[in-house]
Amino acid sequence: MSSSQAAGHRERILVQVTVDLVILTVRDETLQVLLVERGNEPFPNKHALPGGFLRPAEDALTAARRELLEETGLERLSLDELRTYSSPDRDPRGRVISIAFLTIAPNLPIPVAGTDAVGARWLPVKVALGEGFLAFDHAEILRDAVERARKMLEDTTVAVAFCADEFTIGELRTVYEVVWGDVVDARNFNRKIKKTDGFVVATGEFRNTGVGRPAALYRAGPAKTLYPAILRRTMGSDEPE
Amino acid sequence: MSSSQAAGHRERILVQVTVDLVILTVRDETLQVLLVERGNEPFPNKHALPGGFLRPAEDALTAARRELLEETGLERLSLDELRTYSSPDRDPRGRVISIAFLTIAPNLPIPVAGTDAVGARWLPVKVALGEGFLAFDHAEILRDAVERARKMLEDTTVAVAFCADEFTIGELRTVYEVVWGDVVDARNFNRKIKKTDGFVVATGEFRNTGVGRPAALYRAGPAKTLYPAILRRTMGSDEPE
DNA sequence: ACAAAAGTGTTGTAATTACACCCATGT
DNA sequence: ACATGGGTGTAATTACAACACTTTTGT
Repeated sequence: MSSSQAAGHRERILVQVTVDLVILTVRDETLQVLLVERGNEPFPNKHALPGGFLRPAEDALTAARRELLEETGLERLSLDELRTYSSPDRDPRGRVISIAFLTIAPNLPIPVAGTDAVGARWLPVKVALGEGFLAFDHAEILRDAVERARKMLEDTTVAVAFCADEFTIGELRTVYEVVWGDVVDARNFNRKIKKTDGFVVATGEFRNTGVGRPAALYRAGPAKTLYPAILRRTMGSDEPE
Repeated sequence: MSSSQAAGHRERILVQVTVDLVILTVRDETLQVLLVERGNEPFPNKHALPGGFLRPAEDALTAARRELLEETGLERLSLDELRTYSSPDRDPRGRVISIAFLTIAPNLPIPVAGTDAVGARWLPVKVALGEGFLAFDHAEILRDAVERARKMLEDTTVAVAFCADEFTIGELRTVYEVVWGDVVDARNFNRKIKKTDGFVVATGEFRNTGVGRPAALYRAGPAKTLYPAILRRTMGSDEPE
């Protein structure tokens, strides 16, 4: 409401509001995104980000949490607001603005039984960003989400959210490599992670990967931000691995 | 729209959409924000962020640019989307969600003649954040905006947007000190700025401040991001100077 | 023995800090 | 002369990249 009410009643418009979720994970050394296949108009047979309408009593974050639960069966996953997409013609059925959220998920077996996500599937981001693959402006949203995720790896500990409950430093490094689309020196990475207070905590266990020396297992530590940050060298790098 | 349409038509709601602008500047060594005084219900006699309703053909950024022009008479100022505030009870008149933007402005003489901003005035952020001073959830928006501005000073060159067309390194340093609420070593700051490629370009002119050695004048350079970043040491610092 | 992955040591370089010191101006 | 703000020099510290080298497993 604020000011400028003078502009006139007739200028005010009513819009519908959706939340859209970009749920990213790393599977098969690839950055993947959870997508649903559309049956109805508009954009039948195209894929779309999971999402839905805001309900009367909800704020956007609450709606996003509900959708996430419906789609993945998981609570407690991070939800970061990306931004709001409000182009007047982004939805052919009328004025609909969408508040987009980013969720980082571990490598889950999706679809999860007992959720809405029967039609949901993981697809590589590279595929999803193919020309004309996604409905609405979801390609733009996905691009923004990936960019945000890359940035977040630099100065937060979200990378652990891509991993299972227990993980090795090597798996964590793979996350960085896949999301950044760039190789990271394993030796320096190792030290860096362990030196950063509260990033990971050792379980004392080891995992035998089948080949090579067994790796120590870790859990996510209490730290949420990284200081100093882990900066990628190639700032211009595009295209995840 | 996306998926989950199954949830049912009756759950969909129509909302009004506003954009709200957090326009920050540094005046009198203080971080200040442009506010309008409300006449109408709700919240008469409280202050509010400038803003207004989204119009039919506009996306949020376009509406924000229009409002900014109306309020300050200035184009070409930066506009960063902060986030969208969507609490169901944030506006007593009904369901209104607001997309908030952050603008960094030089020390302007406001109100500008020929704009809507007759009732607009600069007020210190510290005052604006006083208990019960701002209408709606604008205190929360302002807090988020200040936090964003602080972060942006660390890894972008936006600090120059606080300065007039020509400025001294000392003035630029004052921006950092005021926004961060912390002192910055003038000697190291000097070098850092000049070493960072494209941050500032010397005009060759000097300004006689009345006391002390005249300072070289600079203009904003082409660089938008800072690498390496300028990190504040006291991460926990609150309350701008 | 060898490949493979985990992990340690070490060296050179870049960046930051803290502070001594000089410069140019007004009073 | 001296206060004031602008600016340079420099040494100690920290962080990082690169890479040689060791460890522990499976085949």
